[in-house]
Parts: sequence; structure tokens; C-alpha cells
Amino acid sequence: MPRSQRPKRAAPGARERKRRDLSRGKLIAAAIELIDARGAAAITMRSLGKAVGATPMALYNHFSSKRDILAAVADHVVSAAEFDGQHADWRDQVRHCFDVLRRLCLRHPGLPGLLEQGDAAPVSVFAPMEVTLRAFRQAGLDDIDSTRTYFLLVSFTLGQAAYQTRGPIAGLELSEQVRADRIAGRGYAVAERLELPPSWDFDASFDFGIALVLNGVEATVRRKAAGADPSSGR
Amino acid sequence: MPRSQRPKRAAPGARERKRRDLSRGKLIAAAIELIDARGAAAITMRSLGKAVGATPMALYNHFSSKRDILAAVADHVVSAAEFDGQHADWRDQVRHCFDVLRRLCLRHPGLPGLLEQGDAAPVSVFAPMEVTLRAFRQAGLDDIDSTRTYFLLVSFTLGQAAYQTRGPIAGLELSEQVRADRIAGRGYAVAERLELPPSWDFDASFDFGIALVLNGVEATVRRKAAGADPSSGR
DNA sequence: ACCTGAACACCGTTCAAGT
DNA sequence: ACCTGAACACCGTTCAAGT
Repeated sequence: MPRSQRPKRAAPGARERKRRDLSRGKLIAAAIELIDARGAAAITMRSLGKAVGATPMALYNHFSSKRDILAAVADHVVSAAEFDGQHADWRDQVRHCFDVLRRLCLRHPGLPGLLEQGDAAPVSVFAPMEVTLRAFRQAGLDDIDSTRTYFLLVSFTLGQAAYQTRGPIAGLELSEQVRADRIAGRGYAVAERLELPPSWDFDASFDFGIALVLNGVEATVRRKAAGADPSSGR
Repeated sequence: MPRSQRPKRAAPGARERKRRDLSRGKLIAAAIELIDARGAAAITMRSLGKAVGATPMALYNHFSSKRDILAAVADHVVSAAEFDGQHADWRDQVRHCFDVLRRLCLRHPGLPGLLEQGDAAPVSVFAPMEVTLRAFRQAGLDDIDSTRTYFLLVSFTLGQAAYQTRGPIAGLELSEQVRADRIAGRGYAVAERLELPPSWDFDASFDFGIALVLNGVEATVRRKAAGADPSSGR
């Protein structure tokens, strides 16, 4: 069919959108595969192009820049998660929400880096925020403190996941070896004689952190209630 | 004085060490200046070489790699800080310690990135750890929980400082504008109607986070004491 | 011992050219 | 509308050569 006889598209935007989305989807899938297999640093325009059998320059037809690609990847991964566990208890809701976020980060080790840096924060990051804020409101925390605590939990979760994924920063794991080589005799008396298990239990440490923060939330709520209405006990 | 008549060095290692340290010191100082002025990404072997009036390759006489330079910078910055406030109360000690760490990160915006990634963790990171572990031991927390809480506080402090320094991730600050454009009508009912002040008070939010964690520590200690010795009230 | 210049194998991105 | 190839201005690092 000669080009001139091709029917005008009734909804040109729709078709165009579809083709674009198909290619964008392929690229995003390839990018995730690359990140999961070889880390976020393995994504280059050249490697990603090769992964989909195209020239690096072909990518610029679908994304305006590398940053644009990383943002789309982050959005895709975060969007696919369900942060709302539908729990009646607000503590269970928060635990579930950050458990999901943490598993997401462990499954896609590049994700924390993508979210933290790269200006790649997608709209979908508001999903865990929404769940958490709702839970804290239920707990009796005001809007400001809820937001503050949400950011605290995000920093904690991303930090822990990054630490676990990347492996301990060189020389920062508290193995016997390190403590003998680098700490001994430098005035770090407590760190030197720390009694830790031979292997670090990341799951238990994560649960501990979440529980500690939730305890802190309860204490804050009680404190504020007492301060705002000292006669509530009457 | 002709070269052949120069006296043999009595302690060759010492003199050699001194010359090396001088050059290393110059390079570290130049690197910090570069980082503070233009961000950690501005450090390249070429830019750093130019800053000290030398070829990029000259740097390799004093550092084995770029990573080596960044580690030395991190160590220098962290070493200069005094994390021990000598406070009698363990809460004051912890507050002071992380206040110092936070100010360090705010003064040198590249530092969180240097510490988090880059495998650049210097031995000096054990200084704040030592202070914190000592404080938690005083509070009655065991070694494992102390270490867990220390890492929680580090993640929180670095995360908050990075967030404040870098400016909010694009589209993640909760301004009226963003909430109208990106949140409204997407099912984020709570986030949409959040009542926040027009400008975010980072100092107050940091204090809130620290206080919340300290409350959580107290609650954990009480809980463990009650569980371990239920008859303690007798 | 310290420094240099050229080179290598990479980057992200622009531009002109193809279909 | 989509893709390509060549090119540009960068990287960190190696190597051989200078003093």
C-alpha cells in the first residue's frame, strides 16, 4: 500500500502512543534485567542499546535522556508493588508497607540508588507514603510528624537494603578480622569488644528497626495527648 | 650540593613518608574544596590535577586510584570531627554525636555519597559508632540492639542530610504545586490533603527523628527488662 | 622518585543523513 | 516516525618515556 493511500489515523495519538509504549516497555524490561543482573552502573546507553539489538542512538527516540530511562524504570518497579496490606491495625499496615519496599530493594539492588540519587523519583513513590500517612493518622499522629516519620522509615529501609545488597562497605562489617586489624588499639574500646553473632541477621535487624520506630510513634502520640490535654485522665 | 654528596638519610622511611604526606595533604585539601564548591561529581582526575597545577597522571604517584582519593577525603573530613560531647546523659551523647555527623554532611554535601557508596568508608567512621555504642550500653541496650540502632541512626542522618543538601528529589517535595499537579486525583487522598507548613523545617525534623528513636530505645530497654525479669517490681 | 604525553577503552549526547 | 554512523567532549587508567 503506497504511503499516500494509507488511511488517515482516526486517533493518531492512540496509535502513536501504543507503538511508543511498546518500545518503551521493551527498553524498560531490558533495563531492569540489566540492573538486576549486573547492577545499576551496568546501564549505559550502549549496553542497553545492544541488549535490545539497536544502536545507542535509537533509545533517544523513546526517552529524552538516560535519566529519563532510569526514572521510568524506577516508576515501573515501584508501580508494580502493592504497599497496602489492608490490615486493620495501623502497625501491621506500616510493617507490611516497608516490608514490601524492602523486598523491592533487595530484588532490584539498583533501586535504592535509583530512588536516592538520579533525580529519578517517580510519582509512584507516593503510594507507600499514602499507606503510611493513613496508618499514622489512625495512630493519632499529626500530619507533620507523620511525614517526618515516613521519611525516617524510608531512609532506614533504603539504607539497610543498600547495605545488605552492596555487601558491607569495605572494612565496615564488624567481622572478627576487621575488628582485630582496624579497630584494636585505636581507642575504640566498646566497638572492639562488641559481642555480635558471626553472621548478621538483616531480617531481624530490619524488624527491630521498624518495631523501634513504631514504639517511638506510640510514645510520641501518648506524650502529645498528655501535653495537649493534661486532664484527660479525669 | 652535588647529588652524590648528599648525606644518606638516617631514617629514609620517615622522610619519604613526610614528602608523600605533604602532597597527599595538598591533594586532599584541593579535593575537599572542589567537592564543597561543585559537588562530589566534580572530582575527576583531570579536574583535581588542574586544581593543583599538575597532570592527571601525577595523582597516581600519591594515590593508587580515584577511589583511594575519595576514601582519603572521607577519612580526613570524618577524622576532624569530635563526636564525643562528654555529656553525662546518654541521650545527650547520642544527640550530640549525630548532630555533629549531620553538620558534617551539610557542610560537605558530597560526604553522604562518599560514605554510602564508593566503598570509601574510612576507619574513622568507628568514632561515632564508639560514642553511640557506649551511650546505648549506658542506657541498658545490649550489643546487638545497640549496633542495630546505630545503623538506623546513621541511615536516618545520612538520608536526611542528603535530602536536604541535594534539594528535594524532583517532584518529591510536597509543595502545593506538586500536590496539585502530580498527586491530585490519583487516589492519594491523604497525601493530597496533607497539612504541611510552606517550608520544611529540616532542623526540627531531624530533632524529631532523633527523639523518636531515643524514645524507642527507652521503650525497648524497659520491655526487655520486664521480659527478662518480670519480678523486678517486687 | 616523581612527572609527562600519548594512547586505550570507555561515557552521554548532538548532528546530519538515511528510510 | 524511526534509526544509523560519525563525531564531540568527556571519563579512569596504562604505558613508555623523560628528569
